[in-house]
Amino acid sequence: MAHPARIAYRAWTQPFGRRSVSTPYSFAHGAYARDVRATFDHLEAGEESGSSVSVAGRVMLLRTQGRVAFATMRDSTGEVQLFAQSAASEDFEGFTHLHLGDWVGVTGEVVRTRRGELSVKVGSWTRLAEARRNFGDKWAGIADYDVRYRHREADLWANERTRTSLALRSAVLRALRERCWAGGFMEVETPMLNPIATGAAARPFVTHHNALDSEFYLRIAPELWLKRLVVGGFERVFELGRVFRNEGVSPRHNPEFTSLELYSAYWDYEDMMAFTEELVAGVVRDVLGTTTLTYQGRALSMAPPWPRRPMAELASEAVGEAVSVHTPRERLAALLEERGVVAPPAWGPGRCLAELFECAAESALWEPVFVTDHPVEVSPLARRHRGDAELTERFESYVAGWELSNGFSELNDPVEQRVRFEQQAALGAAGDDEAMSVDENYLAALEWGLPPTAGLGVGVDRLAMIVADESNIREVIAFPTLKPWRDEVGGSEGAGGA
RNA sequence: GCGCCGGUAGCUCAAUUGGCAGAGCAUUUGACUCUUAAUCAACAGGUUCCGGGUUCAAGUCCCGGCCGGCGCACCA
Repeated sequence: MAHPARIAYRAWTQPFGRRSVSTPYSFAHGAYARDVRATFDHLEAGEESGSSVSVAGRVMLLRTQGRVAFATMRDSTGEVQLFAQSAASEDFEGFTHLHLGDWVGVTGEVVRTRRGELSVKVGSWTRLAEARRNFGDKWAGIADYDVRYRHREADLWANERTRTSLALRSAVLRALRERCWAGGFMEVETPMLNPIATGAAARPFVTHHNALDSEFYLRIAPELWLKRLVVGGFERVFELGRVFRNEGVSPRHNPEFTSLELYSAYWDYEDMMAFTEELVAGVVRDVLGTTTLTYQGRALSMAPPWPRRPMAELASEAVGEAVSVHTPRERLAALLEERGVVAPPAWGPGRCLAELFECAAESALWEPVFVTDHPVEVSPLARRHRGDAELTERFESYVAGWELSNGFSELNDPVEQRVRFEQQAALGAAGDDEAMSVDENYLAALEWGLPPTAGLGVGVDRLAMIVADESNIREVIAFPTLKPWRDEVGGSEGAGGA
């Protein structure tokens, strides 16, 4: 496409006829379109209410017909028609020269036209801002993904679907917070700038602080900080915020994404699973009014309880023979190889089992399910399973074929945590750039005593995708990460851009 | 990072085998006193993403680059 900043460049350079350029500093806004519609819904066609309102919004459509004109105005609540007449409206001529996309403030009587459309009859009006770029085709909107994602402000006006999806995301955030608060969790904030990247298996972004002359990593998870707050006595905490992972971009992955992490002292993973299914299903119900929905054309019920299925059990069903973390590594590796995956020597049976689950069983999961009891090898922060020392008390919820949440009984033994960290560090030394390093400050915290605690992480963007029935994560992120055009990059000379 | 597909007027999209680059909407102008994507008429609007190449002739074919969508890989 052409450079996205050039949208409507031609229109911008065209003369603007007899339009004034001065606009007011404020407007005495009195009513929203939705309220006007609700309050005056009773008016009959041709009836005048005798009541005056002041509305403001954007001109979406304009129909002039001789000495009358009709505009469709939209504000944040909906649309209402503006009805101007040469005999009764101030500066009628100017009104007919409004552009689609201009912001206007209008004061006038609420009437219903002879043809039955509820309208504000324009008495006085002001152009609050002019649109010097157009908002795309008034029927087709803006279709170009590049423009839609880079100029979401235009996309929001042009495309109803965008407004709906981003508003649903906002409703999800609100419902999550309210349910966390209702559950007795306090919202906290922990550092995004971290001296080491830890709490998850992921590659970090690196940055530099000038005054401290230190390297920092953008956080890949707030997990360890939050557990330190539990050590400190905040028994139930949550953080809803951005994390950053320097990895591939896909329809389900944005480099920065929003996670909800929460921790409750005295809970184990069974307690947390119960909380999770109620939280997620409750949010869906809060936002959509039901837990029975359609995702990408397929029925999806979010209603709890969700089945609990051990990972080994699901893997066994998928491969057609009994496998577990105790199955000889050679056998697991052979099963992986049948599926086109070559297990590196560093993978023990636990990692092999997890990979086998992922390539054989994961994508077939549709309705919500808790996959439980992950191998210790792939769960360095989770507490050992009380029934099998090679497993952990961990769960991941899967919905629509991908992971939505992850949680576990937290490992709170500082001695064992050090061993786990050291195993991770060894993997890192062997070339695994997603392995964790030893976090001495976190180990010190555990030495002060972390009570039995369960933790949870939820992929909020993915939850929003399900609620909004979107298949691409970018549709629920206002400004998704995109590759910058060359002339947007700071410090470059901008040659060769567009 | 790899593969496939795409980028044409401000927007949405056409353009046959390589043969004069078009339409609708928007903008500008005119007509019209109840429209609903109003309608009718007229004018104007182009670096066909960028840079090379082949050809009498390139939006179209070839090479390189930029950006995006989808798939794979990685991951949540």
